[in-house]
Amino acid sequence: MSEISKAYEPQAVEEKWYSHWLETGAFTPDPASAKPAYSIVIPPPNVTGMLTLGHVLNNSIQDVLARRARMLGREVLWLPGTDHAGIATQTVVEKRLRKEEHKTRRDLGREAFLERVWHWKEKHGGIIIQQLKKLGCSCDWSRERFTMDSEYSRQVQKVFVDLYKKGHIYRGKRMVNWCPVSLTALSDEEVIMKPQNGWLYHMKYELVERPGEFLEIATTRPETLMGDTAVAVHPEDPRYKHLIGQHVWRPFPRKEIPIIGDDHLDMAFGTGVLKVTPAHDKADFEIGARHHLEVIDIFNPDATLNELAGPEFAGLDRFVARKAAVEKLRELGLLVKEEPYQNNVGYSERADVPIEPRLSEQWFFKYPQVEASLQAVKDGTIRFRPERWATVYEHWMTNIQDWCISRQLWWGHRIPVWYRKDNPKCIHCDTVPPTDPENWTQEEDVLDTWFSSWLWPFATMDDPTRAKFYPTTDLVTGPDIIFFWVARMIMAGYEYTGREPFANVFFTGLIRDMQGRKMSKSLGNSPDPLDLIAKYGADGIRFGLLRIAPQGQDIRFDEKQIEEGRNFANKLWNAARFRQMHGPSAAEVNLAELTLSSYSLDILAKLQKLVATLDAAYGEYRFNEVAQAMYDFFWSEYCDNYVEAAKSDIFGEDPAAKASALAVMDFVLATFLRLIQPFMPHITAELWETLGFKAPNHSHGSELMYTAWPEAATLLAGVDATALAAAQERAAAVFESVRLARNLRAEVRIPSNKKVNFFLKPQPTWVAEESATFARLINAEAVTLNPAYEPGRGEPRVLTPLGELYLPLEGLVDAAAEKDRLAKEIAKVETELVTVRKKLANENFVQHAPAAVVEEHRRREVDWNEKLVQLRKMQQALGA
RNA sequence: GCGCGGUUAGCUCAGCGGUAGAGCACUACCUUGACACGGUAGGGGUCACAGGUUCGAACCCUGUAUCGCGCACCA
Repeated sequence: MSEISKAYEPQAVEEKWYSHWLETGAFTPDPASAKPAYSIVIPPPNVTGMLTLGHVLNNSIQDVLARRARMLGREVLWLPGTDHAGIATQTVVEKRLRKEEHKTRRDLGREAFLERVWHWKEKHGGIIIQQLKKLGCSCDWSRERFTMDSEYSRQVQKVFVDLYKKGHIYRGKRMVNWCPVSLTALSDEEVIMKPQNGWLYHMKYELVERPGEFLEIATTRPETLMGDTAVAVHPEDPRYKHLIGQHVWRPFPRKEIPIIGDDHLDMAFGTGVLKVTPAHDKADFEIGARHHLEVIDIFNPDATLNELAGPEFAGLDRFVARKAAVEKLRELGLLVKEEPYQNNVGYSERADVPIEPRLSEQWFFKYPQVEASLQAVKDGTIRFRPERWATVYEHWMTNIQDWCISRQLWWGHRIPVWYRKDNPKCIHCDTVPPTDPENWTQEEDVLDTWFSSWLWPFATMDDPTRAKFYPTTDLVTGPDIIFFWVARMIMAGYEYTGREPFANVFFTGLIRDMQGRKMSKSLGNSPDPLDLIAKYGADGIRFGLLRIAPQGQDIRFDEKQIEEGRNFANKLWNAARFRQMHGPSAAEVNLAELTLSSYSLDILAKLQKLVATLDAAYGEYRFNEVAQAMYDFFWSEYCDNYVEAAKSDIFGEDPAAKASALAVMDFVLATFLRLIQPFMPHITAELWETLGFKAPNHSHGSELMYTAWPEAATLLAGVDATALAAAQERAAAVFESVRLARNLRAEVRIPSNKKVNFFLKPQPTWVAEESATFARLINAEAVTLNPAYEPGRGEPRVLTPLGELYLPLEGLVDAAAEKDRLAKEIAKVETELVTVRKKLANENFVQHAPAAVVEEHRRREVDWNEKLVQLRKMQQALGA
């Protein structure tokens, strides 16, 4: 047994145990095991990613679930991995290429560029995995997957081909969300609406049929007017309906365009006249389709204007062009006014620039299994926690739109489609290329990254693994990817396995900064978890974060909370250290063989209650409640109360009593280490080993992680139940008396370290048995029991559950002050008594309230009353 | 506009039908033979507001205010 250091130093302990677990394959399950399965797949972080606090919270929860499941006797698979993050990764590598070699990806060509990306991935892509290991995650790293692994890619292709053949995937020219920076289409989910402070420009177009008359139009995007192919009004609008069928002059490039009637319009908005630009607005495109309007695309892919906008605009960026167009309108005398205006603009999630609605040829996907997936969540086959997210899911699923799955990128799963060179309408869609490749061209586009990760729960598993571990048990993720990922996985699960992919989905909250803002790289308000781990230890950050993470509620992050986690680890460490100072621990304790003190029985009862509380909280995925219950038990009940009380036995004369107290400490510590192991795996493993505890029924060794989860029902087998109840009452009386006595000391200003004499008129029959412990806890020189004690005049006194307690103070008596103190105490009791009597006097209360509640109030009344009578006697004795 | 969530001690948050809680911060005392990443005692809250249901409401219902987040083709 080694000497334990005074303060816990996590660094070495955490490294030691994690590498030990890796070496012994502690996290690798056996698919052939007879034990029931528990499985969880990691939400794959981006391969480019760095660990954030969100990941820490999310993965700590998964680790808690996995580690506890092992203790509950399950064969546990926690399957880790990363996704290839198409846009993000390609962008990173392109940037480097530009910076270091002044080249673009096109300079290299597709093959060479992809080689670079792979090279980059091999070199830098594993960072987040290493970070998860620092956190202590018990993932089965032997099964680590990447969405671009060849086997995984094969499955993605297979699924594409299958869905294409089933008619769920089609190609079409449609309006999509175009990111002018990443130069690719995006899905609707990747567009974020943001309020913009802009301008509403009022301009006027001259009527062709009525020269000198104008139609006033309001627009936020004057730079697109060169692509206008009509002007629309509401067919019922009395101001304009007579003009339908006539024309206006588009000012530049100057051209006649028709005035059309369309009931899509809101007459009340702006001037009630809409410029229609089918190529650059989704709604306009639909109007255009209804009226067979010409579509003029005046933008280049990077959102600069092209020749169709006219030579003076060609090459300008869209926002520069906006100013130029306004200027030109002004010069032509066509600008009526500009007014400040706030509207919502769609931004590209990744590049954070406004997207352009753009007409292009893309691959679309009509979701399968929508009904089954809706039903699964509705009937509880899949349970969302907190349940309210089911509403959000249902809403999205019932308004589901086809998914644009093609991306104009190189990094990703290339769409397994080939076009015949002599007839591009002729398509070959298969997992294998055509046999005569010289006659075909492969589709250039790749698939949306989410089109691969939606297969994650089963595509990551080989057949034996899937047979044992699919469907998975729990999924832990953020509600922000409920559409991106969760909903799509459910549909994929039903389509390809006929089963739901998981039984439970636990949605964590988002971690925000102290101002309530979302953590982001650009704000720089996201602390690096690795710094926090270095400072507070992985166990500290895990515990600290879980303790403040209520069900699905957003969390305001404060480093103080992590500090608390570290402090708790230190408390645990020192409690073990205290035990170790008094000799070796028992590997296993048989409670039935011990004579137990009241305090021992009391702490054991509380330990049993703790296990029950934890089981209930785990049952509802209330991790913060689990953490809080463990914290309160250990710090307040065990350290503050039990250990301090047990010191009278440990430092006492009776060797049997001392041995019993130490054995109870061993029992409580061993049980508690098991309970908190899922939250703080490293420090607990270390202490378990240092103290020399053994794992009952272990199959892998005596390590803590292989022990069984304690059972509340059988925990105290062999301990007399009536003795437990009596002891708890006794302990509660002593602890309450201790508090009152200490308060008395403080009020009469006796320093904490000064020993003084107390006199007690004992009340319960058993007081003598506990007086030594009582004396130690209140730092008394002695507590003299004397039923006939006659206090001196004005002597400080307090009524405790153990009896009247007196504190004779030579030469320091202040009768007036003492009278005041007692009067205050009496007033307090009187208030309580009035409250409880008022309730009991209420007929309705006595009649309607449950009997137990009424009983409780009656008891309260008796207690307060007894107290009051006694306090009054003490007051009289004070010499009123 | 619709939907969801929050509003409890100075701060961060629990509690969700029967005597208002924790941590931090604050005040006082204490380096007492596990721990100053500590101990002891204490101060501090008309539980956003207004109605209602109930014997009883921080908790349930209905509104209001306010903050946040989703969803929504108003140029």
